[in-house]
Amino acid sequence: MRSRRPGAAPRAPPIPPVPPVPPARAAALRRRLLAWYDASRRDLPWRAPQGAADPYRAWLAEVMLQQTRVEAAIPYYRRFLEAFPTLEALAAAGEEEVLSRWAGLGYYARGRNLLAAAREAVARHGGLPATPEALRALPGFGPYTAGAVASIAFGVRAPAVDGNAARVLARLFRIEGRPEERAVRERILGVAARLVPAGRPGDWNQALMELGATVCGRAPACGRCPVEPLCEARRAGRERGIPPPRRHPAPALLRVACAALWRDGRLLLVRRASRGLLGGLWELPGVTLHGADPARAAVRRALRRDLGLEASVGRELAAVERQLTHRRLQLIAYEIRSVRPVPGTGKPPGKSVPKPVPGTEHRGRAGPAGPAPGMRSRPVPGPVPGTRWISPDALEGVAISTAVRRLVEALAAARAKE
DNA sequence: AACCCGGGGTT
DNA sequence: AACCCAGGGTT
Repeated sequence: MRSRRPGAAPRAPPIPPVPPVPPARAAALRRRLLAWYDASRRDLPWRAPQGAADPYRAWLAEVMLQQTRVEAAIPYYRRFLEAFPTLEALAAAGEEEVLSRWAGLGYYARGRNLLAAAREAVARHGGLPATPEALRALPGFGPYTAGAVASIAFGVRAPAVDGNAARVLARLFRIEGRPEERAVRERILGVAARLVPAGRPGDWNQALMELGATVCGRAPACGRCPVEPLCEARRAGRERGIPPPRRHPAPALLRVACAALWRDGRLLLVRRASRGLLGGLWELPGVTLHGADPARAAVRRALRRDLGLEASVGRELAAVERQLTHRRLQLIAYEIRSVRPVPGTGKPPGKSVPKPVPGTEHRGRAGPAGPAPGMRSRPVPGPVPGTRWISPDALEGVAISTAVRRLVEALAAARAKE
C-alpha cells in the first residue's frame, strides 16, 4: 500500500482490472477441470458421446436451459425433438404448434424466438451459422447462447459464461462484488475469454458450468472440487460470500377474474397477445382486477368488450394460485349462467378497444369476436378467430400455461361433482 | 442500468 | 420465504 504524497490529488477508487491469468495457472486449471469433466460429466440427451454436438440439438438444449434447470428441461427436450427432429422441420412449423410443445416450460418468448431464429437461419444461412457474431444476430441469441453454440457445436474458441460459470470464475479468481455491475461482469468475462483453450472450447465451457451446477453451487462442496488448490476464494475463506446474493422485491399480486363458458363439455379459450406475460398462450376469457374491483362485474364488462357477449355471471367455480418469479398469480373462474350476443355488435368494424395498461392486460384478442358462441342455442358453431373450445381432457397440443391448466383441471373437477 | 419474462427445486 | 437456475429483450 503506497501512501498518498502530500499535495497529490485524492484519487477515485481505481477500476479493478481483469485479474491476471498466468499461463501456468491457466494450463493447470484447464488440465484439472477437463480431466474432471471427462471422468464425471453427466450423461445428458443433447451431449454427443464424443466430439462436437449436433448444432441444432445443442442450440435447442441451450435455449431450454436458459433460467431452467437441467432436470426440468430434459423431458421437454425429448418431446420437442420428437416433434421437430431437425432445424428444417422446426423452421417449417407453426407458432401454435411450437408453443404447445413449450407449454409448461415458461419464458415463452424463448419458444417464439427459437422458431423465428430457425426460419431466419434456414433462409439466410441454409443452417445455423458458426460464429458467435452471426449467431448473435438471430433472435434469442444473447452473449451466452452465441458463445455456447459456437464453442460446443462448431469448436470456436469463444467463452460462454452463464450463472454457473460466472460463480465458478468469480471464486477461482476471487472477484468480489455484484456480477450485475458492469465492472464486475467485465472482469469475469475477461478471465473467461483468456481461459478458453483452443483445443476443446466447448468441453471447457461445459466443464465450468458442470462444476458450478454439481460442485461449486451456492453452498460449495470444496471437498469434491478438482480445482480447489487453485481457488483464491477458497484460500481466503471467501468461497461462500462470492458472489453476494441478489435481492429482489417481493412479487406483486396479480388477480385475474375469468369466465367459465361451457359448451358441450368444452371450455371457451381466448388467445393472449404474443408479447408480454404468457404471450401467445391460451387462457379463459377474463380481466385483470385492480385494487378492490368487484370481480363479477369486471368479468361481465370483459365479456361484453372482448367477445361481444352479454352474460350473467354466477358464483365462483374454481380458483388457483401460482407463484411466478416476479408475480403471485391468482386466477378465479366464475360460472356463466346465460349469455347472448350484444345487440348490434355482431360484426363490429374498427371498434375502438380501450388500450390496456402495458403488462397488465389479460386479453389476447385484438377485437371482439364475430358470431357469439351460444350456450344452448347454437347459432353459428364455426370457429372464431382468437377463440377456441377445448375439452379439459384434451389439453395436449394446446399452448397453455401451467396456471391456466390447473384452473381448467379444477373447473373440470368441480363440474364432475355436480 | 433497470425491468420484464415461468416454473420449479433447494436451502 | 429466500434464492437460484446452462439468459435475452426492451426501455
